Amino acid sequence: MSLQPLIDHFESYIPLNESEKQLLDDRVTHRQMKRRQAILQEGFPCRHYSFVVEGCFRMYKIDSKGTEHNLQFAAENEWIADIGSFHSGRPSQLFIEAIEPSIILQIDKEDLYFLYTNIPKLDRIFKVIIENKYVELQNRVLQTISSTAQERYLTFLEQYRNLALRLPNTQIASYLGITPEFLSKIRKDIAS
Amino acid sequence: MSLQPLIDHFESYIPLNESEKQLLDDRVTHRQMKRRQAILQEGFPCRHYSFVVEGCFRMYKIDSKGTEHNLQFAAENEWIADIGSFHSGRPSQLFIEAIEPSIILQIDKEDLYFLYTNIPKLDRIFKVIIENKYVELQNRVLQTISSTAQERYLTFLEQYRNLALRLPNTQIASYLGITPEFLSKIRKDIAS
DNA sequence: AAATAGGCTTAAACTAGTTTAAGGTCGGAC
DNA sequence: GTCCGACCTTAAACTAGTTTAAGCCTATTT
Repeated sequence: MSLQPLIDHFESYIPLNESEKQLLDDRVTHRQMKRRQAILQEGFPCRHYSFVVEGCFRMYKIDSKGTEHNLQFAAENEWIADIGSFHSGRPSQLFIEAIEPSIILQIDKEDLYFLYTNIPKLDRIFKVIIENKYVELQNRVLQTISSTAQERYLTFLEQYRNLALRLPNTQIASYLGITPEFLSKIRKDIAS
Repeated sequence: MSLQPLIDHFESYIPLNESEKQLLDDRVTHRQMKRRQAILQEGFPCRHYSFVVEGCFRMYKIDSKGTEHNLQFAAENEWIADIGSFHSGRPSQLFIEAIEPSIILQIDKEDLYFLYTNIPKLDRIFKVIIENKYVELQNRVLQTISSTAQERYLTFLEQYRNLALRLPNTQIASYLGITPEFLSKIRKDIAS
C-alpha cells in the first residue's frame, strides 16, 4: 500500500507537510495490473490520473482500419491519462494498457479536484509536471515533421534507452509512425 | 496600453480582484510588432511569455538543411513561448516571429514567478491553459502518426479555419510537415 | 516602366515508406 | 509434445511524398 513513490515524486518539486501527506493517503488508490490489462478503453471517459510505481504502460488509438498507434509510453514515476477526456468527462478515443505486470497509484477526478483545493501547491506541482510533458511532446512534433524515420528511431533509442530495451519493436514502430517491416529494414541499415 | 484582453482571458478561468489586476498591470508589458519582426531567435533564451492581443505569430525551427518547420501558430488570445527554454534559461533552438503586424502583452520570467507567488490562482489558471495546449498538441501527434497528408490538411482547415484564411499555403505546408508543392497537389485533388 | 521577390502551380524523375506475402523463432497453453 | 500466437525478418511490388525545374501572378521597390 505504499504511497511513498508518489510522495517522493511530488517532493521532488515542493516538500509536503504531514497533513498534506495524510490527505493524499486518503484519496489515492493502489492497484496491481496484469500484462495487457486496460486502465482505459475507447468509448469511456478517462476517470483517473494514474501514476506508475512499477511496470510500463502505453496509450494508443485504433484507427478506422484497425491499426494501433502508440501516442505515449509511461514507465516508473510517470503519469498517464487522457487529460482531455478526464476533464471534459467525454468518451475517450484512446486505450491505456499495461505492457508489463505493473503497480499504479490512481486519483479520480473528484479526489484530484479536492486535492487541488486543499493542497494548493499541487496546482503548481501539476503545472510544472505538465509543462515538462508539453516540452517533451513539442520536441516529438518537431522531430516528426522534420526528420526521417531513421533519425526518429535513433533519437528514440538515445532518449528512451531503458524503455527501448523493454519494448517489442512493433510497439516502437507504432510510436514512430512507421510499419514494423520498415523498422526492421532501418535496423538492418543501421547495423551494416 | 490596455491590459483588458489579458484580464478577460484570465477571468474566463477564474475572476480576479482589483489588487490582483493592479499587480498584473505593474508587471505586464505592451508591445507593437511589425510583420516579420522576431520575439525569439535561435541561440537566445526565451525571456517572455507572450500573449497575442492582435495579429498572428508562428514558432518554427530551421533544420540543418536550412528548411523551416512550423511548430505552432498563435493568433488572438493565445500564448506563445518556448516553454522549455523559458524555464531552463538555456538557448532556444526556435524562432518566433510575427506573420502580421501585431500587438502583444509580455511577461518576463522574474515577473511571472513574482505573479505566481502573489496571485496563487495563476498557478491554477496556467495549469489549465497548458493542459488545454497539451491536449491540442497530443491530437496533432496522433494525426501526424496515423493520417495521410490530405487528411491532415482537411483537419487543419476544419479546426483552424480562420487561421487558414490568413496564412500563406507555404506556412501551412510547413506546419503539416510537407512541401508546398505537395500541398498544391493535394489542393488540386480535393478541388476535383 | 522595369525589376524583384514571394507565393502558387504543374510536371517528371526520384526516394522514403507501405503492402502483401512468406518463412523462421520463441515461449506459453493445452 | 505440439500447437498457437506474438514477434522479427526479408523481399518484391506499390504509393505517398520529395526534388528539381520551370512558368505565372501579384504586390512592392527602384
